Amino acid sequence: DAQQYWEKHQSFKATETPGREKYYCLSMFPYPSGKLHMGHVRNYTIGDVLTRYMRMNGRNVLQPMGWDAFGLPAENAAMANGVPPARWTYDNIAYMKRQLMSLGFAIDWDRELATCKPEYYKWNQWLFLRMLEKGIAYKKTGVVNWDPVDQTVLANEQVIDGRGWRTGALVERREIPMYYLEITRYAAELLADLDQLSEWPERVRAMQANWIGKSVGVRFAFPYKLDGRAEKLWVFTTRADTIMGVTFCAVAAEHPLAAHAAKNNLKLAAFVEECKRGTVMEADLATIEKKGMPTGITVTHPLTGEQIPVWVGNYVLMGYGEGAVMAVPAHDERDFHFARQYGLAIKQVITNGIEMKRKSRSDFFGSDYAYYDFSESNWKDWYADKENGLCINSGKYDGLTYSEAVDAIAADLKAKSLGDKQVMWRLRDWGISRQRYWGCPIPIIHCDRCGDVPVPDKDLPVVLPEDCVPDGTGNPLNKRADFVNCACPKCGQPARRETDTMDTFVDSSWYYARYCAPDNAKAMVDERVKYWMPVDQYIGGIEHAILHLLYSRFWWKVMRDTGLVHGDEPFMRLLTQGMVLNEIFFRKPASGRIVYYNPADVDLKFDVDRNRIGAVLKSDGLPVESGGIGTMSKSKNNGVDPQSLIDQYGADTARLFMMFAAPPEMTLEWSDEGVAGAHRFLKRLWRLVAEHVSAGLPARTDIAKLPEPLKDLRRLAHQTLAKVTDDIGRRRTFNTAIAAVMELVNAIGRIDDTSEGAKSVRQEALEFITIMLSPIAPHISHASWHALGHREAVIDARWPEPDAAALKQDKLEIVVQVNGKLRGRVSVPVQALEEQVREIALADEAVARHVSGKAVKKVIVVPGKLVNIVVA
RNA sequence: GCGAAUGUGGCGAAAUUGGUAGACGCGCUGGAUUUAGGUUCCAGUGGGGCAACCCAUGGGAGUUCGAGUCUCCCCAUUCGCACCA
Repeated sequence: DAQQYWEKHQSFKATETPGREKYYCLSMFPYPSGKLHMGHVRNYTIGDVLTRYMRMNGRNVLQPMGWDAFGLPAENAAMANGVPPARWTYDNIAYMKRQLMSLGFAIDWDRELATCKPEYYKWNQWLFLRMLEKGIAYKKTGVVNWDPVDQTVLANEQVIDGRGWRTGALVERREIPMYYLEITRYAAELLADLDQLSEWPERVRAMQANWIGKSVGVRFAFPYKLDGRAEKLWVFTTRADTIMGVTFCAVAAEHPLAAHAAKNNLKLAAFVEECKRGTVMEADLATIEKKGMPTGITVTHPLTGEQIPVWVGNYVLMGYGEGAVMAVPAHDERDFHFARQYGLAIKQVITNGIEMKRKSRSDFFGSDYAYYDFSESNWKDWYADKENGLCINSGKYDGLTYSEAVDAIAADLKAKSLGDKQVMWRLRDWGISRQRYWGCPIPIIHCDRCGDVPVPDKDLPVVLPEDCVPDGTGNPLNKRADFVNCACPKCGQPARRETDTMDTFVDSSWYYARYCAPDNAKAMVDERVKYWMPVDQYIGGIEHAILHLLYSRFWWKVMRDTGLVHGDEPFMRLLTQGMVLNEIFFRKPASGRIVYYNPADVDLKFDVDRNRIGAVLKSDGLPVESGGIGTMSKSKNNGVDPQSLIDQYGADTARLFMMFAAPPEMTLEWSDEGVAGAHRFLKRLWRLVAEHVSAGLPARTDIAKLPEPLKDLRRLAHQTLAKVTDDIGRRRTFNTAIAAVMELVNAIGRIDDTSEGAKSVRQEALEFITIMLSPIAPHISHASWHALGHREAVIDARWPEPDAAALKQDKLEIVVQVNGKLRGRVSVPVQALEEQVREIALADEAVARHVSGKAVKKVIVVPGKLVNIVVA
């Protein structure tokens, strides 16, 4: 069969062939979670369609596959089953590899890699050491979620409603030393090079640009005295024009000023502690109720000399900028609410009040907000339109526009050595230390005498022992004396090995390059990357639009600057597939944790009008609650196993249905209604081929002498070929390509003609169909191509080009509108002039009825499409 | 809260550059064949009138000869928010 043929002929083995145009098609590698889910099937089918299409178009293709094999779920499974994460991971890989193979993907399995293997992660460690040398990798403290009961660091995912998932204890924020990669060093380049990525979706580029978040503003200080010492409270603002309206400052709970003030203030100390509770998640911090407490400390306004009170605010983040902000309640919504809540002064310094043209939001904020307008569009206009607001109540700055005021104020601050203009990035350095076992060890040795010593290259890799079983109370590596105890590479004295491992995003930041040289034991990559990289087409879920893709771009640039690779960007073209979603069902017992039920185990209840009235569990008939629609995930137990689909209908149907269900970029709410339709279509096609072949292969026929219906069918075949080529090759809309092929199949079925001419036209159409379908449903196409009399395999056939002569038409149908409403259709010769089309349109009976008795004001003729007659 | 997207029949969707709204498929209804059917084939299928026509692309305004498509406001859903991957 087809898979045996590909295996025997090594059809998908990729070899570097200088001079032959390559096509590197990469799908994001899977995490070996256990079994494939629908998102995988979608992702890898898209990649496979493009790979096979490009191969048939003469490109030297590479489609590799590997495993993003380190990560948290393996540790969770270990805790649940007492099995080492390594065993669980390797078992999953074996199972999922079989599943992938059963789907018949055109993968070069000789290049398979797994990130948990020392021969792979050795190079994580190696490049980390190069980054240390360059100062890109460095150590500083970072904030983590701390479970006080289990005495362990929690991932954000393990924090549920501010509590540890296993212990239920309130999570605390804790500062610990970590290694960081200085991605901000590349911020400007990462932003600028987005311009090179014209083949990336606009939305991804927008998200990345916003994430990097360049803003030009002013960094300045409020001087103050603390225990007689002169200190400065630094802040950053993009709205320096409002500095004269500052009425208070707010600092994070972790800010030194807060800590100092709390020393002699029990209430404040308690508040600071309260602020430190809860998670480090930004989404949560952004939605919490804004709370604050005065520190009792005042600072001096750098320009007015006024005394400004300093508050501790639970909404100010230490990891952000300076960990302190200036507050201008009159011109910032959040500051406004805070000031209202705590009775702080509000001082208007910009004229963007009642004189603004846009509607006021006073009704929303209350009457005393009438002078302030903070609608989104207004805010944007404010930056764009100098006319929109001028400084007032601002002393010497009165009357200045935004940019004039910023310039003048920055200059004055600079003259006082209290500040200056500064470019600020929203992007933060990448903390890669994880206090977890199942990851790549960070190659550092801690020596009491020599400090933190990098592991010498010759001692790489630092191998992770594979037999630990985590128990949820911290990193088991700490208990492994054989791992921890070592000799200092510098002084030879006993020392301790670092037990933190790397963020798994490190592993996935360069695997695409390793596929080019997977067998090289001596180097991270070699000259083969020059042939294959950059990736021509990268395919993966939209959920990776920011982090993974940004980290990969950064890592690639570091590799470039280390002399390992060439080129600025790793991924030329990006296709972000939409998520596959499914409904979430659960029960929440009065006591205890939520239990999620798989949609396959739930029956939906409808009333007579087909309205949903509820859902019950199949096993007990009792109701379950709906948690809405969400990404298929293990934690929500709403995944659908594609294996049953494959078992029931076969790989081709699963692939075809997946591609037919929706365009690849669109979110897909899963439903397997309609799978049978895809299967039916393939069966019908197969029957059509069998019937055609059993009548014998056609003799040569003279195309010119074909009767009209056969000419039409032939034209449709070539039109379909042109459309499908465009849909797959350019638009990547596989659903419309399949629909077009279905139409052609239907058209063949309608021709009831046994002549040699009909056979000949049918033969050509069936050959087109087989080729057009072969990237999507390769198994049936493989068989069908042979049945149609070809000795070569369809995978080795060339993608045909439509015959321009066959596409020619002599008449066109034109739509006639009267006042923009459809009133008739007329047939016109292709070469008809505008004037003739107009005459024919007006002559149409239905059109005449609507035009008669009225004055024709205007006639719009869109060539080849429509005529619109405008009457009074 | 911030950033990005999406919203069209009973359902998945199509309409590619502002030009026929609903291609293709599912489901449903009726019929034929089979008469065991998770088979095959034919016809119908947005709503209202059942004819001429009218209404309809999340809601509301606007631009245009013409808007699903462009502009503004609003609503809902999904993704991301730095330790899930």
